[in-house]
Amino acid sequence: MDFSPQNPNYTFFPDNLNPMPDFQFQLSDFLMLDEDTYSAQSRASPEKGMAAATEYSGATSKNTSNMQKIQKWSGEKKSELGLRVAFRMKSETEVIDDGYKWRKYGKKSIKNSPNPRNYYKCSSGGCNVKKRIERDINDKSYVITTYEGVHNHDTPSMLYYNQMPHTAWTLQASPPPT
DNA sequence: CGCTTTTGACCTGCGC
DNA sequence: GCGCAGGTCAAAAGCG
Repeated sequence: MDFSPQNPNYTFFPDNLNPMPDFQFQLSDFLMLDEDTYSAQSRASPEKGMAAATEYSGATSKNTSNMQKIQKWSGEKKSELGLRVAFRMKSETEVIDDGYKWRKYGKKSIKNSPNPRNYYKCSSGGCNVKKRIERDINDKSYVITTYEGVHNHDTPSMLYYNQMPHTAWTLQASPPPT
């Protein structure tokens, strides 16, 4: 599968597997790992964005400033919850069916944004992966989804899971502590 | 009846 | 120490 930011027409689900024909789930333009550290890089250069992703997961950055930001952002929670990944994607609805079952546990209005941010936890027992969803401040047709942690169980719908970029980021994620 | 959503309160970290 | 902003909790309501 061609999962790369260089492919602007990358579609989350192949046409014949798209579970929601009305819902064209497209990875819009980048994978961002940190709002102020990496999204700008990703916008400017997808390659740098992916390099940043690698740096983030591997913690191999030699840039002190970035490392501090990484530590500030992920901090101790990295070992606790694992990788944090954010996507910005074009979507009519904020409810993204990514194959997992999510339970909403909070909603918060964010300063400098007219759009509330919604907080979800994976409702599977023992799995405390979180995600937060908010609309793009500048373009309301886009939704920003942030995943935090790595699921300790299979997707309820493995058929779709195998087609999803999850495989790309779980490969980079630190394995859960044994 | 059990699970999910809603929503205000509470907690925590950070900057001043 | 105080205030603000973001994140989480938990009781009540809603829903299938």
